[in-house]
Amino acid sequence: MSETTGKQREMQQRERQILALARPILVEEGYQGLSMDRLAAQMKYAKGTLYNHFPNKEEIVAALAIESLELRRRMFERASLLSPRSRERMMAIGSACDTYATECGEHFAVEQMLRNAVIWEKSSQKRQELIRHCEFRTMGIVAGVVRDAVAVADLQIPPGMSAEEFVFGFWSLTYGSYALVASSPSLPDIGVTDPVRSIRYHGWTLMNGYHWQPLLPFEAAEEMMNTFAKRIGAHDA
Amino acid sequence: MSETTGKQREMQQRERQILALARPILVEEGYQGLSMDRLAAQMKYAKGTLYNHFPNKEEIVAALAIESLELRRRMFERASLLSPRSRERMMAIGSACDTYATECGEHFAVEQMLRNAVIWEKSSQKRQELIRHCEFRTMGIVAGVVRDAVAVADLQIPPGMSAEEFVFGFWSLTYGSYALVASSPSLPDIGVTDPVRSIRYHGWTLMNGYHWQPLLPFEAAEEMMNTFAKRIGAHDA
DNA sequence: ACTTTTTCCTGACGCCACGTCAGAATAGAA
DNA sequence: TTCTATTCTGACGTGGCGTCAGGAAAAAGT
Repeated sequence: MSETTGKQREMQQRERQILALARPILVEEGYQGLSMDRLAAQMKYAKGTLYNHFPNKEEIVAALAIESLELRRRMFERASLLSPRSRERMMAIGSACDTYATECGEHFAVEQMLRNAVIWEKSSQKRQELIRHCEFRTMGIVAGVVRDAVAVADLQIPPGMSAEEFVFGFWSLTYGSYALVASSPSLPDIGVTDPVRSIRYHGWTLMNGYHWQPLLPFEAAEEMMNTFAKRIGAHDA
Repeated sequence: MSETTGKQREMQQRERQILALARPILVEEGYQGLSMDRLAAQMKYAKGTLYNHFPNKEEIVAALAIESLELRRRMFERASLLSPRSRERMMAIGSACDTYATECGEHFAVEQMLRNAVIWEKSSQKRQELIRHCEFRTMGIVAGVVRDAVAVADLQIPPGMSAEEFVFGFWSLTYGSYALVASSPSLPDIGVTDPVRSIRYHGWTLMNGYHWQPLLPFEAAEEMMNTFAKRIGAHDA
């Protein structure tokens, strides 16, 4: 068949196995909880073999983060196609964020780890490049929706502000919310009991602030986002 | 004079010294860069003495985070008193966020570390309590501004939403922005060149979305925030 | 002033994790 | 079957965390 004989395939398969084993450990016990010795023991290989695939622990995290970022990008892409109206497309992307952070918490968590400067700096140039490219493409999807909205006059963005800077606002809002939810165990004590609904309401209000057409009542928007969420799902490799 | 004789004072002073030495290391070289041996060497004490003050490394981070959270709370408090109009008070708090994240980056960074679950869980019950309390008070300041705004009819918040959930939106927006700025080295590549101005614009727009009175043009708002920022400064213990 | 007790300081030690590397084992070519 | 190239292995070096028995210093007692 293929000339990627024995060893080659075995290598690829093992790489997948390493990542598949590492992710749950990383999510459940954090960066410090993932030990190379333990990981090697859990597969049936020696530690040195692990280091044939990844030059250090950080690279494993980076590889996992790339998988996660790719998943998110695909979810954004699908979401952005769920409606012809620009505001609804943006809402669908919002739903994708909900779903990603809520149902793919293990991906969101790994993504977060790479925001640690030490881990980022120790990962290889090549993977850093891949990550930047993926983020760039993801931003491109959302900025595309914004530009389309401007083109059909559903939306005006202030002079001097790029579509990307416009997106940055929504990005900050959703990212900030889910980062706080994930890391602030005392949110309910503080008085925030239903953060997801809050986030949706604030996102909806921000759109209103920009007069993104067509305006529609929040209840209708919420219903619509639930529908989007169902159609997005989270199910794929 | 006091009955807090020799040892007592020496203890307190040493505790301050530990924290003062640890902060720059922590900020510049991250959590992993801070080593107890090194810290002990840098003071003229043995490692064991360090462990008389803090039972583990995490507690040092927690102690530093408390200092930082307290600084932020004081900045919020001062900011909230800079104007009689509710919308301007909220903007002043926004300015405080700017200043805190920009000029007190070392505090923001330490605060971030405590959002790591592993570090949080290893820190003592007592310090966790202190941190929760401080966050609670900080939220109280902002929620108070919101409630005052509602009381004088500058603002209506949607039925069923608490003042705290309302604040959560602005909190997410600003926190998300500065977290992204601090951790996404590729923001300029992606197309976000002046994040601070972006954040201000989005915050201003979100307020508009809620019809927070009195409406005023963005240029005026921006000028006002610059003035607030100067009056807030960052200078104190 | 001198002993006793308590409190505090010290640094060597045990343990564990990362990443390396010389040598063993294995696959493939001749 | 023999030889070469590649891959695998796990003991080792390094370094960091947290402990603890023993020594030093302060406080209390006489």
